[in-house]
Amino acid sequence: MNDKATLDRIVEAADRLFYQRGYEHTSFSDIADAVQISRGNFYYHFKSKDEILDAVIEVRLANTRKMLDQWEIEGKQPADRIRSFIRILIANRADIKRYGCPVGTLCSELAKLNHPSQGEANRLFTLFRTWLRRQFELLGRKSDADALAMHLLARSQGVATLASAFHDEKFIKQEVKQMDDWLDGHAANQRVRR
Amino acid sequence: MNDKATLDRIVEAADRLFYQRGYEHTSFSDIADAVQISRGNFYYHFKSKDEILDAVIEVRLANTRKMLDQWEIEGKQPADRIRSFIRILIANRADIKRYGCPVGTLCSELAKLNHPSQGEANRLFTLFRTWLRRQFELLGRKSDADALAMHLLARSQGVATLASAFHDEKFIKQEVKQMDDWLDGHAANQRVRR
DNA sequence: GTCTATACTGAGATAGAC
DNA sequence: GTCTATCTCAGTATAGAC
Repeated sequence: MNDKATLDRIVEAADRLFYQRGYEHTSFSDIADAVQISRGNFYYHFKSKDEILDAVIEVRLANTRKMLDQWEIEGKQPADRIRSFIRILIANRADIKRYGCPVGTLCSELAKLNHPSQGEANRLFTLFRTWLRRQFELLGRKSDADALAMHLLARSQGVATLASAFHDEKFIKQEVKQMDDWLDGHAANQRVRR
Repeated sequence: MNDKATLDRIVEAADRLFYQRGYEHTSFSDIADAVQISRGNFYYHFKSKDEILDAVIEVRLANTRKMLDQWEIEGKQPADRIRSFIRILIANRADIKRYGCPVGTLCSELAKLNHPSQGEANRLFTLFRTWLRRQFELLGRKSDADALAMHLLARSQGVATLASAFHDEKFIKQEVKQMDDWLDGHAANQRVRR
């Protein structure tokens, strides 16, 4: 396999392990085992562990943008698109139950480490925030679109945290239903009222 | 100072540092510096770092119980007591903005570490859950008291996570207001309707 | 590009003097 | 009870052979 492939495999494995075990708790040995390369080989591709983190965050940003674009295409009405966002809690419920939200837990960890890449990681949240805000604006919620976006983001974060602590998938479904109802109540001028 | 005092000071410092820097990222040296003792001296009081963590969790559990009892005494109506819970977001907003929720971030970290004390830490959540559930039951919400308790817990967790990521205290206040309104809407048979 | 060998550091933990 | 000295180990990182 060529250079590109190994580098990608490193980032891919790091992405998964950083999510499952946390950034600091993941060692080079862990990644090396997963990718089946020697520890020394890392330094041909990256100068430090922090550089791997940055690469992981870049990949997550790119994947998130792709996902949001996809939702924009698939959902004709803004309310449908917002529902796509709410649905990730269901789609990823098995992982969320075990490891929480990949965005929230990474940002929390980096904040405690006072890590230089905090800002980059937080951009993941900003992507969702900006995208959701635009959808609410399209729903006619000009004045409080940002507040609604933040509210929905917070709701999903809280659901992920508690679902993980209590190992409870049913709670996820229960809250998703409430978020759907809430959305119906706020899709004012789209006659999606409940 | 006697044995008890030093032990308490270790737990107190560890409590603060585990919150601010995370459990794994806090070293014995960090705690030793804070308490002004040598690293070797730790092992007279505790057998391992994990034992310090357990002591910290015990203290947090005790303090939480004390706080909940206090709210029970201070608030005559269950709705007032629930409002006391919501108010901690305001009271601790400066810390929350910097380090998130002490319960949520600890449970998230221990989950990723697959740490044996996960269960003990999660009991912190259970304390709040059980207490809130009882208050909602007293409000006449027999059938969905637990769901309401979990919902409120999740909301506050989400607020803490986002307030920390975006370093935004105003968002906390904004969401607290919404939680107050939500509570008014659910205090059905207490004529606290909005 | 990938490997092995190794340097260096900081962590948790122990032994024994005082 | 508290200290200093020391051990062991895992982690990041480097050097140089292949």
